[in-house]
Amino acid sequence: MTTQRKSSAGAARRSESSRRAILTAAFELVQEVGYAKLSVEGIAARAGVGKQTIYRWWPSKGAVLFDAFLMLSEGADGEAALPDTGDLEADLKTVLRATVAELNDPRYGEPMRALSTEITHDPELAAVYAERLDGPMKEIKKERLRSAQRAGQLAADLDLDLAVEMLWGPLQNRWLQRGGPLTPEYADRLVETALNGLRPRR
Amino acid sequence: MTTQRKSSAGAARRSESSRRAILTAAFELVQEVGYAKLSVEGIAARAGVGKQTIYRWWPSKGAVLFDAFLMLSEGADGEAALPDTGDLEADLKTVLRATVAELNDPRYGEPMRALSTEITHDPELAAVYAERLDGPMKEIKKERLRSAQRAGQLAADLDLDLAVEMLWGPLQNRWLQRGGPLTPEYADRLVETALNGLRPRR
Amino acid sequence: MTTQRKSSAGAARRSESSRRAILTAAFELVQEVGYAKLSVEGIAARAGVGKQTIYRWWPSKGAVLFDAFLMLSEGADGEAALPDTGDLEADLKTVLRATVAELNDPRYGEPMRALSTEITHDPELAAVYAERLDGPMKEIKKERLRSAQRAGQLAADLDLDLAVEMLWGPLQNRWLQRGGPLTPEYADRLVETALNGLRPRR
Amino acid sequence: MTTQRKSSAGAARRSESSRRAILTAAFELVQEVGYAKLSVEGIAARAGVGKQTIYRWWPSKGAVLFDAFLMLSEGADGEAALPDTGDLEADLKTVLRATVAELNDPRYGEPMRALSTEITHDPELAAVYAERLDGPMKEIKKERLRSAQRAGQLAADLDLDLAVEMLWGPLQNRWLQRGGPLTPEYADRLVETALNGLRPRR
DNA sequence: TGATAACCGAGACGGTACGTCCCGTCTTTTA
DNA sequence: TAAAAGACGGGACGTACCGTCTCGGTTATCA
Repeated sequence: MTTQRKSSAGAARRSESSRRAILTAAFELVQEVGYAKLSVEGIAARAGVGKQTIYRWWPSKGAVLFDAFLMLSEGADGEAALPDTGDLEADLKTVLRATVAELNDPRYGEPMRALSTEITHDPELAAVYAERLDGPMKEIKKERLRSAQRAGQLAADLDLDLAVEMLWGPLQNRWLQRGGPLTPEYADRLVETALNGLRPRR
Repeated sequence: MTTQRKSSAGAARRSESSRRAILTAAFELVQEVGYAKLSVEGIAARAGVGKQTIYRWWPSKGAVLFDAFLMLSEGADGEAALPDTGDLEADLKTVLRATVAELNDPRYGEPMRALSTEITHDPELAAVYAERLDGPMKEIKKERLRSAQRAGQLAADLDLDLAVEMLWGPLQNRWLQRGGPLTPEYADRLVETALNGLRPRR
Repeated sequence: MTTQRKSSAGAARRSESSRRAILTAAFELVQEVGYAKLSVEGIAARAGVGKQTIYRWWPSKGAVLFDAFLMLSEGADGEAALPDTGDLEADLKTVLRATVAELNDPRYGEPMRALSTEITHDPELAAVYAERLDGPMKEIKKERLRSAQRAGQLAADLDLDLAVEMLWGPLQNRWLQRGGPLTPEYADRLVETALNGLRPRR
Repeated sequence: MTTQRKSSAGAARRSESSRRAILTAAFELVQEVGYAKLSVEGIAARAGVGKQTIYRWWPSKGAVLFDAFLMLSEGADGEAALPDTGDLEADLKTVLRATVAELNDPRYGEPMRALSTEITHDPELAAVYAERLDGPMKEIKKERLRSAQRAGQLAADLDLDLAVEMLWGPLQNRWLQRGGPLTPEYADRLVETALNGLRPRR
């Protein structure tokens, strides 16, 4: 998203302080006023920045929001990995419970819903999202599953992408559609049922 | 959503023709111009109606869109049921393939994304959606699963709500987040994996 | 303005109480909210009357306002006459001072400005006004001047219409254009100057 | 009315071309559709301008109209003076006949009525009018009378403000109230009667 | 060590849409 | 059949933002 500036002759460079101010303002504003009332005008005012400075570097308010997430996630990642105690079921429950907590946290919930909406309606943004944010995250999840697969705890021919979607998809979906309460217990049952399948065992 | 009019004295009654024109216009417009450019002004113009007639009866454009879906679904339901040949896996694949086809159909895709977005950002609308649209649909799905459960094809202690979410959630999610292609094959694999679980079978 | 109803058989007759309520409401409202914000909707609401009842009997809100004035003036006239003590100058000063007081009275000022505006922009209303309200008033004024003319206090060939306009016109104009303070002293000087003329006497 | 822009740092400046387009459009529109149907929306459309550009610089459509008059008058004035042949009566008749012609001219009549109405209902506008348009005009008239006064053709103690109002007030009033035909002969008789007074001469 | 060119804040601009008010017409129900 | 109630198609209101476009003012190389 963020264009890389050439360091060619005679060029004044992009202001890093303005960039951070804009991303911070966007993230805070979407929490406060909600996605529908988020405006470029408002972001600029809050950041103490001219509107043109936003339009110069981002194509849409969705892109700004996206970069705001990217800034946050870059602060936190760095070779992160899911817990691997050897007990797949327990580990997955731990992680899904954490996801539930995060989605229920109002500080992250509203911005994430906003980003989600932008992705739904902007294929280009969706592609960047898949590459920069969702992709790395999914890889981390798949890595844990791969480890379990090697240990014979998962079917040898299991499609790991599908597996990840079966574990996190219902969660994400219930959250977006407000289809019911998101509780730790729900996370637990989801893990159990996904691992064992819907059919009777034996 | 639609308020029931009392037939008290001296009351001019709601115009049914305007109501239908508005809902039809909203549904058509969201297909043509997309969710972001859908406007109350546009709906009113297309329907040949004053803006006030919309604001008089609906609190938001999301509510209009919702009622448009309701109108369609009411035309189509009437004790609908999922196929029940006795072969659960085959029946589920049939149904999920149909869902995939519907989501990929541009005539329904865009309006559904729009509705989905409105639900994400409007808890009130979400509640009505759960009650009037999603609820009845889910009941139909659960009915088919219940039949299988009675036949011993599903675990006796299976939570049918969770089962439905595990079957349709990943689909819905991949569609909303554009997380990958929605194909009939994907539907098939989803059904198989959900039924058998992620673990190795024996 | 007010249509005369036939008292023919089988016809529900015009409601006198509604008529009075409308006129009263119009007069009060124009005082309270001013001419610009006076609306048929508001008059109907205040009078507890359907809008149609207004449109049935009056062609415009100006006509309503006009009838409101008519109602007031009809309560007050009945062969009124200007004072005639034999001292023309003193009598005119008395009358013009009264006019000044009336124009400065906020209870009558705003409605009169409103009526004035309607007349300015509606020739039809202007004609009715000339016939029903201004005409009779002017006749009364001219009657006093005629008496003075007979007594040799006014030029024998004086055009009395013009004379009335020279006495009241500057007053009215200063009031409408807010061209200066409307004081009793101003009225006095106006009378003196009009009677004696601008030229040096002798 | 027109705000003087400070030339401080970082200020985008007012567009002179938009300003002229707006004033021209307002003046033309009020002629064509009349005062009652003059709308900010219409002015903006005719001028090819956003509505906000009007609301940014003028508080009301009356203020726009006023500035339109100001623009015209500023094009035409520049030390204008009334004719002074030494014959006061003749000069005044010439000028009042010109006033009559102007008021009867539909190109100026309708806009002037509109401005007049706005002034009647907006004290603030009235003050600006008195200072910027009516004041200078009145001064020119008073100058001619002052000259006559020095020549002994007007009473030495005559209040020139009052004199101007006595000459032009009845004209203005008859025009606004449509109290009768505005003819050159009327202007003549008004001048004669005002100069000589209503009383018998000697 | 300027010059010079891009970036920056500010905010005016032509527009679109908002949600509200009121217009004048109409339909329904009651008295 | 007049009157209350009020919904209707429509036009305009004044406001919020859109994305574009000047304006000075301020850096930060390069010639």
